[in-house]
Amino acid sequence: MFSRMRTARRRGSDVDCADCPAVRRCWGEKLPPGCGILVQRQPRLERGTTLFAQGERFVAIYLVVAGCLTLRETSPDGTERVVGFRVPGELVGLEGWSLGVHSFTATAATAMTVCRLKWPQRERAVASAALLERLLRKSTGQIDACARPWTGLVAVEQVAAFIEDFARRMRMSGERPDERLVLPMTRAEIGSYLGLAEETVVRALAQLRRSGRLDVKGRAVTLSSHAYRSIALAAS
Amino acid sequence: MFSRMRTARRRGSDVDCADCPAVRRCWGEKLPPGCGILVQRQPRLERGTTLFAQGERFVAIYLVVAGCLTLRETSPDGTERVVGFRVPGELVGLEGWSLGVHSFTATAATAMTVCRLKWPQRERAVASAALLERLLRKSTGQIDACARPWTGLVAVEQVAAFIEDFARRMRMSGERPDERLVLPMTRAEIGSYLGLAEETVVRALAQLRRSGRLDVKGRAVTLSSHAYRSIALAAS
DNA sequence: CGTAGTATTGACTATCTTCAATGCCAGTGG
DNA sequence: CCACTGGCATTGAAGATAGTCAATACTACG
Repeated sequence: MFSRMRTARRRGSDVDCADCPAVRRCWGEKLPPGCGILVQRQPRLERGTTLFAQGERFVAIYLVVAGCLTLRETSPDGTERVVGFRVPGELVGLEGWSLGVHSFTATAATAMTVCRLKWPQRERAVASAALLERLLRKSTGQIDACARPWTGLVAVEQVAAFIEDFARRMRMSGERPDERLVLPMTRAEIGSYLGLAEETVVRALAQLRRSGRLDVKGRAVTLSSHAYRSIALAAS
Repeated sequence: MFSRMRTARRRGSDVDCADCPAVRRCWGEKLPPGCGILVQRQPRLERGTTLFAQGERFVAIYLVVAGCLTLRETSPDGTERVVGFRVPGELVGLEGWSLGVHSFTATAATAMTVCRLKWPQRERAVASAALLERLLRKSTGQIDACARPWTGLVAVEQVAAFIEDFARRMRMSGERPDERLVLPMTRAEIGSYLGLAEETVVRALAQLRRSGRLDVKGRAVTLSSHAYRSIALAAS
């Protein structure tokens, strides 16, 4: 068992998810041994390095193991915007599969680790079906996040909803919810993601702090117990 | 062959997608006979009737064949907002699969038809893998649409981007792009979807018409050739 | 022809963006 | 140690943009 864990952590090494101690975070449950979900643990990515760039040919789907990814898209007119963040347990790169190329750039927001999924052989239809079913489940779960529950709200509520959503996702990935959360992104990146100016995000956070809904100190935020309860409710 | 088509069109009847004349719109390609993608063509839904409601237990995934669906979500505080539209060839209901219940209500925006997907038996792993792979492909394609290319733009540009995106999707589903497009939704619904006031949508459309980017007459819009070219480009 | 739902327009107000200045902090090199 | 630098965060003021409210027009349908 110990040797397996060591193997699982060697750089760029092949891992059977069923043998990985983090299997619950990634797949939400223990996997039956030999069900054929194989990944390649990738070398650690330092902050600022890119996993793949917009326009690059699609190679594989990745699963975030630790840290946080920022997804950025440059539109034809040259403006860049943040289209998402990925935290541990979330998939990234799937959109490139149907298109053949990646439609955005994925950069490490913090030092991080990902696993690269190995596509099952065609002949192994059972393993293939098992993996596909799980991928479909996960990707539709992420669509939900993409539905952006804050559309149409005023800026303060958008920022509050963003923070609460991000906290919920970090919590699902194993963070303690009652502890303070260190945001991996800048105010400007939050603004770009929400379609707000950096200053608006700053003012919204200040207002949330004044009204007691959050405690904010730089990148560290602590949700008030009220906000925490509503997140716990949503997650249940 | 003719009898097959008749069968395919009988109400609530079982259909093998491989035998359906509309297979290219739904699956993007001809399917090998007997690949096991089976659906049940549902009775026609009249405008305003609901396919499924928020909170209902998940039963099946549907594929839109004709017409348009509006997806609406009521938040805990009671406010309702439009979270999406589905046009022919698009999937709906997948999000309910992982959650067990539907997170939004799907209502017919126009008279419409859907097919209900039949889940392959576990034993038929090959058929299962084939279907799952196609579902994953389609659903990730729809995530792309969900990335909402208009976030952060001013209202006029948001409305323009929405119309162009909707036109592109209708075109993919077989509409002629150079013809005028009849929007199935009200200004208020567009506003709810984009997070804008109804009046802002009206003024944006008026401005787009004045600047010659669109021709708008009530629900009927015609894209100018410039806008049409950029859509053709994006689709290629 | 009346009605209900939808669309449009104007006037006023609230909210957000932009611009500009300043503060804070960690890292770097003298 | 300390000045300097660059990136990020914060604040104020002015102007642009979108929301709200209210009145009116249009259209399909019985």
